Amino acid sequence: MKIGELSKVTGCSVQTIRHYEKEQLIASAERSEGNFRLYDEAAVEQLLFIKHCRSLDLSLPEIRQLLGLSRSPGAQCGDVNRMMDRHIEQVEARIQELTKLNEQLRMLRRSCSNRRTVEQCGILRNLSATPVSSG
Amino acid sequence: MKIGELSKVTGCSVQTIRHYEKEQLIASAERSEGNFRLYDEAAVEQLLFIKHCRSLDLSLPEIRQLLGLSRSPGAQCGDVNRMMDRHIEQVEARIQELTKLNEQLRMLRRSCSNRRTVEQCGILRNLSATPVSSG
DNA sequence: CTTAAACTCTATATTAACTATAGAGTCAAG
DNA sequence: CTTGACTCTATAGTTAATATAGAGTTTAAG
Repeated sequence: MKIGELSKVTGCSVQTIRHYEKEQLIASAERSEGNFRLYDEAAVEQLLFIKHCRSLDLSLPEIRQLLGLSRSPGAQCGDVNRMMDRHIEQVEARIQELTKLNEQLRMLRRSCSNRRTVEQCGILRNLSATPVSSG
Repeated sequence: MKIGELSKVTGCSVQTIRHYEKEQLIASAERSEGNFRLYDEAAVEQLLFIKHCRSLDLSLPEIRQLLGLSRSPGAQCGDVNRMMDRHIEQVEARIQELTKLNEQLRMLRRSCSNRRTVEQCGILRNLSATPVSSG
């Protein structure tokens, strides 16, 4: 199948597939006489794997590593676990950050009601002051 | 004061200050005879304002808009409020996304304990399967 | 056979908000 | 007058795509 069909089947855009090839997440495809990329079912599988990983916000280098591990079948999967743990930590740290941020934003938002002029706007006034402390 | 001192006082890097100038968040600085940027206290204030906004994840265009509003003192601050509301919505949406993601990652992580070979790794197996549904 | 549409190719630019670098110029102290 | 610290501009890199230009290929219809 050519790249357009692979794109349709997997839901990855054509450019994205070429991008993954350049980034060595998928092997360089065979080419037709006219230099078109040709793919088989295995390519579909691998692209879906990548897509699934991306939906979990794994980075391309992380995915590259996972693909490498999955190709060395004798290896212990401790590496896979460590990567997942690290990734989970990052996600949770980001959630914490955003939660705190959200509180600050809501506090700031409460400092102004609509019917004022900008001169009296509590939001702008607060933004000019020292950043909100966490205490 | 020159850019290095402004950097120290505000905690913004020198490059970031120049970047903000190029992006028109701060006015083009006066120049010394030797073409060095020169700043006063007002620049410190403005940079701290910007820094505070950035710590709340406001984008540079959003900040530019806020700065514009704060310079037209007669205006109503409904615009400021609308921007804040929109921004809060975005942050909350992102928190939701990440929370869901986190659940999926933890579920995936539980599917493998350390002492297996990659062939039996539940994580890799699950990543190869259809993406986790939300139901 | 020819033409047009649809597809593909490579290479490059764009996105956000910086960060880092190269290569040159300025300035103060010793 | 030289050294070192600082500054200048311009450019490239970061992430993971997305968009574009300009060219070539394939397929279907006339």
